[in-house]
Amino acid sequence: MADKKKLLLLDGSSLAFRSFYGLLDLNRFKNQNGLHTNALYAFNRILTRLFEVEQPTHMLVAFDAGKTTFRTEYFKEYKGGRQTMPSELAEQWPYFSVLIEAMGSKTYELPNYEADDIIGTYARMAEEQGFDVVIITGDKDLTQLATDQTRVDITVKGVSELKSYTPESIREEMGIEPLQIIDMKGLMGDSSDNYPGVTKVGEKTALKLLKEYGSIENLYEHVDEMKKSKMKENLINDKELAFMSKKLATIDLATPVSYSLDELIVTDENKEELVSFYREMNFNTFLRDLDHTEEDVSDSFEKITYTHLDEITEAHFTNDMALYVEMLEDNYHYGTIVSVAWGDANTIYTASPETVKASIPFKEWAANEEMKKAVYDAKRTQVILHYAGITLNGIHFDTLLASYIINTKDTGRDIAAVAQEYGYTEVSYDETVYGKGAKQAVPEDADIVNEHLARKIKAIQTLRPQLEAEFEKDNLTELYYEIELPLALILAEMEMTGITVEPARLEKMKVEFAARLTEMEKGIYTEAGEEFNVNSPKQLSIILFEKMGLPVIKKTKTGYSTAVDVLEKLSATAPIAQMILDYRQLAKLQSTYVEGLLKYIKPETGKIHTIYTQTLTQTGRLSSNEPNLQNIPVRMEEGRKIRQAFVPSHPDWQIFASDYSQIELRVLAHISEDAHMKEAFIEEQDIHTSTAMRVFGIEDEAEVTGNVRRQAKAVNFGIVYGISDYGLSQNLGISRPEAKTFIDTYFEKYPGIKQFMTDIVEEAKEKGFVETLFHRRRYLPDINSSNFNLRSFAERTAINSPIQGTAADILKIAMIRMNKALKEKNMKTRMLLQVHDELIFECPPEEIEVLEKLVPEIMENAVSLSVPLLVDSHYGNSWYEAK
DNA sequence: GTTGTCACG
DNA sequence: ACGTACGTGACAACA
Repeated sequence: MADKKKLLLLDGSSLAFRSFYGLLDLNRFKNQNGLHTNALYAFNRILTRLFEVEQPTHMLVAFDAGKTTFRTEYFKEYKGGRQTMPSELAEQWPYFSVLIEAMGSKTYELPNYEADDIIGTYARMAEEQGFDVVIITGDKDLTQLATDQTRVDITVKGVSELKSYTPESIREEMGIEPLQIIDMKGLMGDSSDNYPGVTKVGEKTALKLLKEYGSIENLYEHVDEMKKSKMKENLINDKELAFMSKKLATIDLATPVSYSLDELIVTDENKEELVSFYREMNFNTFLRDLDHTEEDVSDSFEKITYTHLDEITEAHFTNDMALYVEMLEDNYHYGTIVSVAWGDANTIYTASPETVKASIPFKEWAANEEMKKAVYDAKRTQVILHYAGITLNGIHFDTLLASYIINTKDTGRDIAAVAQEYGYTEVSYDETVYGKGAKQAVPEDADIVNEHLARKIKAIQTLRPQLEAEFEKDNLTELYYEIELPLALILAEMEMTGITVEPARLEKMKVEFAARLTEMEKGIYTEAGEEFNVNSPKQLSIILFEKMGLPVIKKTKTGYSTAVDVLEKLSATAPIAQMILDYRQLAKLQSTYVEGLLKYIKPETGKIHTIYTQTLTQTGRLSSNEPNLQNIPVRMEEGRKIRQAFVPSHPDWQIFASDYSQIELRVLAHISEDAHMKEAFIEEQDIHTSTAMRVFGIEDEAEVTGNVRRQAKAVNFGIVYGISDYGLSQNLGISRPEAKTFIDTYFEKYPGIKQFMTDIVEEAKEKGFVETLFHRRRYLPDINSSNFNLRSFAERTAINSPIQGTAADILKIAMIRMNKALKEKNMKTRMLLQVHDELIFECPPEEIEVLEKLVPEIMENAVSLSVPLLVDSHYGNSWYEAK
């Protein structure tokens, strides 16, 4: 039997817009003639993926023809008030059809009709002939077309992620049939299409009404029977609007289209046209992907020359070379070197790890501070070489770190991705050379590896001037050379030093926890009346909500939620809920911390070596992994005991820890210049108590109870996160209006904070990014999005990132100064860990006295703000005791 | 590979 | 009315 026919219908206009905003990097995506290409680039990616995933037999991309349509005839404001298309998108518009047709599909537009109507018409036509139909769009209105044969996929974020709508999923999510979407729209209106609906009726109310009455028509037949209410009045007053809005939302299924279905058959891609299109747009990766299907990878590269050395001499080194050490494993504390490459603009050398390790000239060059080196990932390179017995000094440029500083989205391990972004395409992806997953392997032919590395050397050299130019342009030079690059080397030292963890202590806990977990399981089984896997949220929810019939409090995407807040609510009536909470807590400790950490202790040294990722977070913080030492339990006593296993590496030594008190709020006080918040810090008041007094109008400090202070604390946290009344109400377990009152009063009492929030969002909307005190940037492409969720998220991020980021900058500076001071004073103390606002050291007892003054002094004076910074220090025989 | 949950600042 | 706190990583289960 032949495969079933499948028609793929794309809303070209909607996807083009989303492509444009989803990849809003106008500087980078330009062709040789200065034409912007970002939307075309993203659109190409969707098309390629859709062909691959959907494998349609028939396809059409529909576009809106123009502003006037049959809808504007009876409501002239329809889609009014829309911003005009940005010129950067308009200039790309003519090329969409070129691309689509080269790929083997047709495009279509029809005067007076929207893309929706074309799509609806063809969908119905195809269904009648037994096709499967898939519709791709960014417009939720099209879900009205979903049937058993037709699936509607809506873009969620940008264009890369799609959410599928079928009649069942619509029923499940909204409790109505696809066709009732039209009635829903009629009642609630649509602000982006600019039609009104009924006053004060939104999605929730509309759904409620539809569940009761089924349709707008039926609703108005029974409107007189409704109880007297404001809503009833609104319904009656806006009756005409409701019917008109419904008409506007209804997709025309009998549009006079001209192609027959047979004419929509997908044809083979027109390779010649595609090649010339990609050339014109400077889409080198896509060009390469086209080649891949026929030719060998390296054939599309320019030739590169390099020399493989079996014996290395001093003549093979000069000042200012690039260096790359290849290792496939992510965790470089345990990996094996594959090969090494270095060179300058004229000459590139490669050598085997054995040759390099045995070479005195190489070691001397590597250790020589005067011989400058450029690398990709300085920290990684330095640690790898350290394990090979080679000290690496004189690193003056790190391509990876540089690209991350310029754009925090560049976090990758693969140099090819970064290189490509800056227009250098003469280097393969690691995946291409080594494969991935289980199939990953070093090619037998050593020349393949060495040529690959030679190209990486070339990439490092080619990229550097471009990256430096970006630094100058964006005022990032100081952040890079004074903070990030020196920090990379300090983090390398910390990782290599590691922290001693006593396995015996953890083993003991493991046995005890295992026994207790078995006991707890038994209790839970008894309560449930059967055995099941408590660790499975799915099995658990069946027991709780289906078998035991407990009330459902919250749902997840896939079923019932069994998260902490839910179980806490249930625990009032069902003892099993509390038992599960206790079980979960202990199971977490056992799997992640006891067993998890044991796996990472190096038997030879008894130490754990984490890896700090310096190029990952969007705010400038570090992250820690394999294992994560930034989330070792502390809030609950039971978990906190894990810290007893973290001890100094010498007998009698101490663990010394210093943390900033309220650094984020102090940063906020500084950047917002809010008088009251500044005053609280300058006068060394307890900030949460001070907030409580102002917000709740308490005169006497003694009258601030624990509970009131707790609420004020939650408000302060909320402020830093970009507050919402809903979030605060959830956090405090109070009603939304109550939360709103707190926030309103807060803004009244701290007008500077309110002003800061308005200003920073405004600034983000204008510039497209926000920055920290030290000019670290975070781009916010969604800040002007028409999608409420995306935009709101970006707005909260605009508020939070400069605060969190500046705090991160400050601790980074403190780390650099601290490292310097320890060296200058010839101290034995070692910096071991960084946990966002605290530093952890190990030290001999005789240095405690010095540290107690030195660490706070350096941390408190790392920067000078308009409010003081305050540091608390503690020490003891283990991390647990340093509290 | 994705989802839900939970550990930290 | 919209649906929410900001930033992370690891684990077990399940597709």
